Amino acid sequence: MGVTAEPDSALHADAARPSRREQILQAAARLFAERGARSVGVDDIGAAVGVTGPAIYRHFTGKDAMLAEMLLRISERLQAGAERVVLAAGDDPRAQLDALVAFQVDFALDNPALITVQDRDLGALSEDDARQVRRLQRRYVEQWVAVLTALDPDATTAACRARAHALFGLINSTPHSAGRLSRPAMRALLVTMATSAATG
Amino acid sequence: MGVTAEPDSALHADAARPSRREQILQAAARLFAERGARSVGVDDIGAAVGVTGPAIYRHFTGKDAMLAEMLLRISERLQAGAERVVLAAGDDPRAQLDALVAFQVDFALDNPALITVQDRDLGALSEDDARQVRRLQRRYVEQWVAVLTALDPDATTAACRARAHALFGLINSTPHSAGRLSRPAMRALLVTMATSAATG
DNA sequence: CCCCGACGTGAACCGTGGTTAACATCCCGG
DNA sequence: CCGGGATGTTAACCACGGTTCACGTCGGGG
Repeated sequence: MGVTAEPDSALHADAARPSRREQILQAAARLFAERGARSVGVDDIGAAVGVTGPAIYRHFTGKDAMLAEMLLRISERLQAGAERVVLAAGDDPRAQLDALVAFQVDFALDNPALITVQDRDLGALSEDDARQVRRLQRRYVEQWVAVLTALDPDATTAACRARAHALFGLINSTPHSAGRLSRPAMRALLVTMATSAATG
Repeated sequence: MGVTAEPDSALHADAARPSRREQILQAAARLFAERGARSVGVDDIGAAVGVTGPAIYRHFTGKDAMLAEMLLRISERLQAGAERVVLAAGDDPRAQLDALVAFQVDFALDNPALITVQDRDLGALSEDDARQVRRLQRRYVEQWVAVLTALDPDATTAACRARAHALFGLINSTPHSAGRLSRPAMRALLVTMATSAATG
């Protein structure tokens, strides 16, 4: 399936007044996060934006196409963002780590729904789409691994990869402890814990 | 709809030769973890233990009853285990934390499938069963919160709860970084990182 | 020996939900 | 004013999968 090209509408994606297409994607993300993609009906998604179920098919080829586009966008944003902040951090591995941590924490706090969907519903994708998402995710992980390796040259690549996943788990715990803490407090807490965990 | 009483079969649960009922639960746990509860059919579960789909109904009242029993058992094991290890650790909060960390790490390494199912498929339970599971989970979390509060009396309860969830996320990342590291190495890595994250 | 309960099987039933079809509405460019 | 594309709606279609049914087998106790 893959994401349909759609050259023009994809560009002004998050404009001031989001297009109906974007409204749908956003509503779907929220619903998918709450109940799981397979438990959400197209009628539910439609109702969330004020239309009936079949209206969705004016904007997407099908339900799985929505999920695919959603996951591909997330993976792409994460991958590109990580590349950007690492470059901006200069040559110091410690500064690079701080940049990655801050980036991931902000992303998780800004998009708890996307975080939840990404690691729960990847299995609902077609093998083709899943492969593409995994490729992007792998590139994202490898950026963390590179930084962690620079910080601790004695550690094996496998160990650094496991550390990276552990840090993701820590930071992505946000959706589970929802709302109890103010955002700045939560941000500070996660940054501190992740940094401590990473630097031992 | 709650776990059926079943006084005799429940007792010799994990005997040397697991009963057909236990085989089914174990196979279901593995499949649920791989694909998500809603994506695995009763036929799949049956096939995994060498019978046809409807045979399941000789042992369970339905598919959701399996999931409910699975999640209730996990929550119960975690809650009871935490209570046990904290008591065994004596009065020192630091020793209590170490005990909780070791306990959770061992559980996650021993039962990656259960860990995955627990935090992904809770939403698939009936409201009644979900409430019961959440009650047990809350009691488990509160044990961590108590220890974390003892370690850092200035922190608010909300902050300690967020810290506990972050630590769960870190430790439960095991299923994501599957198998690349030997078990002892993975155990040491997770214990070190969790302890660092918890004690800043 | 025979009956009964435990355990399975294949076939059928049926609700749910994704998808398509056929038909309105609205708005804009010619 | 008219035609057509974008966007929706309702009703129908249809596959999938959980569940039930009617029937077999088998082993152990009266």
